[in-house]
Amino acid sequence: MAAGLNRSERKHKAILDAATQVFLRNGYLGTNMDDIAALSAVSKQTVYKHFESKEALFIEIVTSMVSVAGDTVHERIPQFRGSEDLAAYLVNYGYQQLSVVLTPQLMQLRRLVIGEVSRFPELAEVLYERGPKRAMASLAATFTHLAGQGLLVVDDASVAASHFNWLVMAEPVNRVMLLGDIAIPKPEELHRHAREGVRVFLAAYGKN
Amino acid sequence: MAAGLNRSERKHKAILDAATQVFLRNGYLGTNMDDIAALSAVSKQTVYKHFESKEALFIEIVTSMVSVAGDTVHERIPQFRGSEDLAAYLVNYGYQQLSVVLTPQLMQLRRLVIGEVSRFPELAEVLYERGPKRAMASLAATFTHLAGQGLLVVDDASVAASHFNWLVMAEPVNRVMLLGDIAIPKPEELHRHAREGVRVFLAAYGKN
DNA sequence: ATCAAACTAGACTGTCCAGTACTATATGTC
DNA sequence: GACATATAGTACTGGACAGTCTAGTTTGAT
Repeated sequence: MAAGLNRSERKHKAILDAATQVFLRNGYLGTNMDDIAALSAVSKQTVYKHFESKEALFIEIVTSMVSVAGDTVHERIPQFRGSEDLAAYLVNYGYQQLSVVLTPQLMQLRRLVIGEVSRFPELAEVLYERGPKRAMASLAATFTHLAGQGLLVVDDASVAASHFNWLVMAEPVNRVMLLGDIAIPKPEELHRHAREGVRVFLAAYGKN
Repeated sequence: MAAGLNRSERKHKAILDAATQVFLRNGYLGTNMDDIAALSAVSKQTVYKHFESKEALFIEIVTSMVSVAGDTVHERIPQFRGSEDLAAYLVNYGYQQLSVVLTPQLMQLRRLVIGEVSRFPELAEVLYERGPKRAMASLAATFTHLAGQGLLVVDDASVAASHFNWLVMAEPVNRVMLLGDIAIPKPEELHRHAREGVRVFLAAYGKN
């Protein structure tokens, strides 16, 4: 039996995978449970055996995706080596975050959650906490550390973190949110964009 | 007859107003035409006399709101007076934009359009064009002008415009998008936020 | 006053869909 | 091999909803 999963576990996973696809493609109201059953090659009964309701399934999927994405972003945070050029380090930092977030899946997840703010405010809150808020908290910690080493001049580390985060993320994220996946920039463009953001950031927060 | 409108025109407007409310509250799929008819105190037949379909009504409403909002933002652009302090001028610029965009209606409109990117990509495109893109074009023109007077040091005016725009707009807009209207900052907070953004902007683009 | 166009009220069609019921088959554990 | 549980397949219930139809009323221009 593949990957040590028994039948029930395989079905469970198949349903989650199918539902993820369908919800992302069609939205919450635009999705119907028959499609999910069909795509997961499972009977509708089985779907309801594994998940209490459409709503419960939706919440579970979105919560899980948001957490996984937040962890991925967090894992990509590069470690600063004293020998390294600070600007290059920050450019790389920004680039890593951009390249995780600017994927069709995560952009669509963000659209989905934003479109359902009224119906599922908890989900939007979770996305905010595990997304931008968490990213900015890490940044603030990094900046505090760098300021301690005299490499940055930072008054309020959270404000500096917000400035860095949005200088780098805001433009591409907001453009892609509205214009769709074709607007996802190529890696070179992302690098250039990160460099420009870092230049501005360092003009305000760099030493001297 | 009030405001020079005959019956037909009054009904037309009543339907638009009601539909705006209902679509903003419930989303596209979550809205039904009976609710719109009831709220506009009009028979369902009349709704279909004035608008071809739910889809057509939706498109008309969103397009119109987006245009009006874009014009409002544009009208709020302050004129720079040579005598004035540049920082104060830019803070005011940013604050004006923030205070137009950060309203429950416009935030909900943005959520609605983003949630419907797959179904109505044209609407999202229109929002992008008449929203951030137009705002940034105005900013770029302003910066080119200011650079011509030696008040700013700007290499690429569009890049500078993007930096200014997102330094000021990104943090509150993205937070409110996810956390809802209760997260709309008070005017003093918006001012403070604009000041901080302008400080960073001028560190990078101010002269000397 | 006349008349066409706009409107009301409510029934109706056709379709979609969340969730359930039922019967038969497959799986895995003892 | 026996037995509980999971699953398939498919039909069904009940409600929602876009859009139409019909018959009678109101409005406003001539």
